[in-house]
Amino acid sequence: MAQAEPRVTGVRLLAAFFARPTETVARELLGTVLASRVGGVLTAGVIVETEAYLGSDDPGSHAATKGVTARNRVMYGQPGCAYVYFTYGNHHMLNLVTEAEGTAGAVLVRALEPVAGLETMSARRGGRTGPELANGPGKVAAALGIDLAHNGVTLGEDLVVYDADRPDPSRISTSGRVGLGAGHDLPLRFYLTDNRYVSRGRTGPRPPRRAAGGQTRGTT
DNA sequence: GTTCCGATTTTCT
DNA sequence: GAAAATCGGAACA
Repeated sequence: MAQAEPRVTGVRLLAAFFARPTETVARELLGTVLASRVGGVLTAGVIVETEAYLGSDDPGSHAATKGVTARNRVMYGQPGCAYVYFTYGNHHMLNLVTEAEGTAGAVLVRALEPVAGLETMSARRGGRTGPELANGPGKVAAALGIDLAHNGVTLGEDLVVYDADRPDPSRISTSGRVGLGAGHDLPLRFYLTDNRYVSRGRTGPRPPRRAAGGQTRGTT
């Protein structure tokens, strides 16, 4: 394993990189280094897992049904911006906006292999270490200190993606996406095949919950 | 080892 | 009022 230390420097990937088809960007982001500088502390990791979210053709996308709303507006905006949103009451998701301005598209960063600022990441993750620092989309945002304040920011300052040696294409796997109510069959998830920092998106297939029972939850 | 369930906030109808 | 691109803890085998 002659793995050189990944450097948190180098060519910054900006709008020109992101202004391309979302699936292409999602695939090519694997192996690059995502760095944040929140609170003056550098934290960074190699992107090992992504998912592509398209526009109107994609039932799993926030841009699928409605067109532009206050929430998904950023997805239609400038490529190379961050699209951050909050879900399930606890978790932020970090996406990178793709496609030309006016076209919806974004890549969800699902997992990182931490390479810098591990102590800070661990503190933000409640003392956890190793793969548990960032092997899931909610964890990535937490480890990097990302929150809604970063929604719409342009990459290149507090948040930067550095180019790196691209992994061999044979080490990239594709699968259906994880956790969606719809559109999970589309092969829009990309990950490094043998990387232990990839989230498996739960341990097994998650069949839809009881189709109907009659006993809805007893909230008041 | 696996599987199930609740938490808790934002956004949208 | 309901759903959501999730996580972590508890229960069971």
